[in-house]
Amino acid sequence: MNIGDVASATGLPAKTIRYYEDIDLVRPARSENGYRHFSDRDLHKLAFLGRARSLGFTIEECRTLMSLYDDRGRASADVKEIAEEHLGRVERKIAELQSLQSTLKLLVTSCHGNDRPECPILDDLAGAGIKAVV
Amino acid sequence: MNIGDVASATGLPAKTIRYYEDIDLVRPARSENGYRHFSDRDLHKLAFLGRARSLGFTIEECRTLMSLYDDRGRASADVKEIAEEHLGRVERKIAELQSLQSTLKLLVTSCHGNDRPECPILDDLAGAGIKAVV
DNA sequence: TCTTGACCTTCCAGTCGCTGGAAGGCTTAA
DNA sequence: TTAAGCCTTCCAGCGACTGGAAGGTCAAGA
Repeated sequence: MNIGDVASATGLPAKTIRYYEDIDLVRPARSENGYRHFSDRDLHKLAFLGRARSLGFTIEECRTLMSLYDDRGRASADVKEIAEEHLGRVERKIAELQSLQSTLKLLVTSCHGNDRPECPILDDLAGAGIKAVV
Repeated sequence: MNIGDVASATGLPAKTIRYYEDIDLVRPARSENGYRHFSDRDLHKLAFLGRARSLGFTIEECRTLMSLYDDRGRASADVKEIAEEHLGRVERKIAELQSLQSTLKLLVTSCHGNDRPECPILDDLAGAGIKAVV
């Protein structure tokens, strides 16, 4: 398969696939004309990567997950640890965004949003702290 | 005030303040020795920026918000629109992360996390779709 | 046979918002 | 005088791509 076929089979952009080769996540063979030639195994790896990335794992985590996948002697605990760490990251990010959300909601609802200049949003931004230099 | 004073007054790293000058968000004067000299107005602007950034507004939104702040003839509707757009972004991101969170939770709880190789997390990643090339 | 268009290649630059580090100048106090 | 602690500029890197330019290859149709 050429890169275009792999792209449509996996849903990954060709650019991304080339990038993954660049950073050694896949190592497709080359045809005589210089085109990349992807085996079923390559295809499978790319699909794995696509799924892992879509779940938000970093590239380095994907690399580790793939090597665990290839390792018959792996301990599932190692996989689980990576996933738990990632889950923790996601949850912390959600909490952070929810706090932002509530602040923004307050600001948005407090602003009349008309053609007058008075604006509690700007007041909030402008009123923020400047620590005295002691 | 020199950059170090402004940094400790606003909580922004000196590097960040220089960067903000680079992209024309502030225009501090220069002392004879070449050091940046910040007025109270500069300080105020930087505090405004710091607060806006901490609420997650992009740099370009901050730029717009600052120019609205400076504009006596502004309509609060313009400010509100920016904030609402940002709030929408935050809410979409939260939804996205929550969906990730629930998938990850399922995967994590389904994995025994012991020293055996069987792992539903890897199974999920590996089982993901490869579209047939028709 | 020629041409067209759809592939493919590499390489470089840009995204966003900083951040780190090197190399060097200035200021202040001991 | 010297040392510490400021300040300056400039360049490179982060993560994970993405866009675009310039050019090679291939298959189908006129």
